[in-house]
Amino acid sequence: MRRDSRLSRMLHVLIHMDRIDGAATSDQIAQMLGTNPVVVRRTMAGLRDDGYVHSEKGHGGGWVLTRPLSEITMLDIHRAIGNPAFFAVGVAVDHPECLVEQAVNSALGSAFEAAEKLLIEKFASVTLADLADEFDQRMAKIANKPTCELSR
Amino acid sequence: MRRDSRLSRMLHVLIHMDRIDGAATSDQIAQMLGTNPVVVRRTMAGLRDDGYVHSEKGHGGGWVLTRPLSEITMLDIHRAIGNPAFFAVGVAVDHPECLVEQAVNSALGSAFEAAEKLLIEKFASVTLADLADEFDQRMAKIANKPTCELSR
DNA sequence: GGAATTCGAAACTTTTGTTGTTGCGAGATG
DNA sequence: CATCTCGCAACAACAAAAGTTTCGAATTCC
Ligand code: FES
Ligand code: FES
Repeated sequence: MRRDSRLSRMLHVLIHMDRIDGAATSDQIAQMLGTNPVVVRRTMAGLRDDGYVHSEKGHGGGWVLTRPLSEITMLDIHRAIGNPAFFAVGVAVDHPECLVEQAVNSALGSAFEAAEKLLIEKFASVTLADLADEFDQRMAKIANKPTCELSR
Repeated sequence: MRRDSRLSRMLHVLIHMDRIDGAATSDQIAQMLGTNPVVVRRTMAGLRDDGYVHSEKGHGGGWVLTRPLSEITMLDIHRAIGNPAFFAVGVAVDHPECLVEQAVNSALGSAFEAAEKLLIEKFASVTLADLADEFDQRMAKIANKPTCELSR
């Protein structure tokens, strides 16, 4: 099963956007992510609808953050891209008649529920500012600093 | 993303097999699961290779358990079907140069790692006998007992 | 006002992995 | 030998993310 990379991509972009003067075009962002501008717009649309970014058309247009990274959590972004399912494994039938299957579903369900709870707690507890700090620490540590042209 | 139902299906089947006299054919199992015998053989192949079941050809043949449910954990079955990925969400690039992306991967990675650890612990701690017990409790509780013809 | 940017959105195709299907071969049983 | 049953290979169907093409519309620059 293909892994959904939207959360990872959006987190990456938002932190870069915070360090960039002015707007970032979908084209620039697409190059950062190794994809194309249409995919960027599609995914960013959710963030716009939830008020984390704003987009402007025309010359000098593009995407800008509308609130500080410290006020955005990883969970916020997961929700903004549509709350995609965390798990690739699931039950065969949702509400089975078979009592064996009910018992199996119950065991699997409680395990996944606990894991999801953990994920959600973790995601809610980490702000993008935390990630930016983590980035700064990595930046300070190494001499050889790889950055693409887009992040100045 | 489509959910992988193999684990759920195999757990279901194994518990039924334990309550059935003699062998269960792929055809019978397929009817239990609402699928077809080829899919059953394909999935059961992993369990056979790992020694949880044995298959016999010809008249009266089919699948039989080769060890007690108390000696099989949910984790064993997950491994037997090929250790499919638990998560549907992942990072965009595995070993990125970009330090921002590294920071993002690190945060996502540690969250998923913790969740996976929890899942694995839970799965390792539940035997199929536990699930069978759970089934018995459900069975005892209700008057109206739905079972398909196949589970006798 | 016209050209160039840039987003918005619809309508595809591609990709990747599970699931479903068909067909044939090979043992086992009676 | 007829029938049952698994084993295996090859392929079609399906689902969801990702990629692509092609419009239109708003904005800015000249
Ligand atoms: S994409 Fe992160 S430095 Fe260029
Ligand atoms: S499939 Fe579980 S009772 Fe028939």
